[in-house]
Amino acid sequence: MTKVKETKFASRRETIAAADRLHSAAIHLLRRVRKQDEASGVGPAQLSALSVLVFSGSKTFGKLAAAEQVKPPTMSRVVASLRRRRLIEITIDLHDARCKHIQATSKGTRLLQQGRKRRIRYLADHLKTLTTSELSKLNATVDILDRLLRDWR
Amino acid sequence: MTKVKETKFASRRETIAAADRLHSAAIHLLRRVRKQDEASGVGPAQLSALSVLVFSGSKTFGKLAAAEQVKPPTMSRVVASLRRRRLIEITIDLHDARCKHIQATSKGTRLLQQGRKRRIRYLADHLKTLTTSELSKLNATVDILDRLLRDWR
DNA sequence: CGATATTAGTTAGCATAGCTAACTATATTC
DNA sequence: GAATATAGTTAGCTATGCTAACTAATATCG
Repeated sequence: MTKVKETKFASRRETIAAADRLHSAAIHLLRRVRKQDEASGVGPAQLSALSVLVFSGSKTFGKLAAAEQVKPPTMSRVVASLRRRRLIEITIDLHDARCKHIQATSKGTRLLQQGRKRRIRYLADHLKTLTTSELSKLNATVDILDRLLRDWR
Repeated sequence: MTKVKETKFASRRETIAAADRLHSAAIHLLRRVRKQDEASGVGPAQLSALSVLVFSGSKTFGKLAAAEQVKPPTMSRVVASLRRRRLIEITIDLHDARCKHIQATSKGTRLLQQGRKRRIRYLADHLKTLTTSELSKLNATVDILDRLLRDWR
C-alpha cells in the first residue's frame, strides 16, 4: 500500500477558480437585492448598523463601529443620522461618562424588520424557482460559508 | 394511488429562511473581500465599471451605465475619474457624434487584473481550508446562483 | 494630590458615489 | 425647417468612507 494520504484539499488553481466565481455571484446577487432597500429611505450604512442593534441588542459606540468595520468618525455620522430619524436612542454610561450606549427604538426595530422582510421576500421570490434538491445544496453551501466566516483569518 | 404529484419545490417558510441566510452570508463575505480593493487606490464604482470594460470590451457610455445599473450622471463622473487616471480612453462615434465609446487602456487593464488577482487570492486563501467535497458543493451552488442571476426577473 | 497619558467620541475637511432637475448638443421625424 | 427624441453633462443635494486634529473623561504614576 503506497497511498498513505488522500488528497483532501483542492489544487490552488481550482480554489482560485471557485473563489472567482463565488465573488462574482455574490456581487451580482447583492447588487440586485440591495435595490430593495431604497424603499426604506435610509442608506445602507445606517440600515446595517441598525441591523446590528436590532439583532444583537444595545452596543457601545466603539463596539458598533468595530462590528461595522468602520472608523469612529464614520460611525459618528451614521449614528447622528439614525438619531435624527428617531431610529435609535443614546444613553451615557453611568460609570464612564465617555461611553455612549446605542439602542434601537421601537420605530427603528419596526423599520428594520419591514425592510428586511421586503428584501428577503424579494430574494425568496427568485429562490422559489429552485427545486428542493437545489435549495438543500444552497443551504449546505451557506453552512460552509458561515463556518468560513466565523473562523475568518 | 392518491399521490399524483411530487413536491418539487420547497415551502415558502423554507425558501424565506434560505434567502435570509444566503443574504447574510453574501453581505459578510463581500464586506471582507472588498477591503482588499482599497490597495488599488481606486473606488469600488470605478473598479466595477473598469471590470466590465476589461472583460466585455469597449462599451458606449449608455450601455456601461445600464450594465452598472446606475444613472447617467453617476456614470459620467465615474468615467471622468477613470479618464483622469488614464485607465480608460474615450472615442466619439463616427456615425453619431452624441455617442461615446469607452475602452480600458492597457494601464487600466493591468490595474484591474492586479486588483482582481489580489482579491481572488485573498478569498482563495480562505477557501483553501475547504475539502474537495466542500469545494465541489460550493461550485454546484454557484452554478445554481449563476443561472438564477441570468434569468433574474 | 496633581501632572501626564490613555481612551471615547467629535469636528473639520476631503474624496467617492448615488440621486434628480435642468441643461447642451446631435439626430430624427414630420 | 421646426418639433421631438436621444446621448451625455452640469449643478447641487445626500450619504458614506477616510485622516488629522480636537474635546472631554478616566486612568496611571510620581
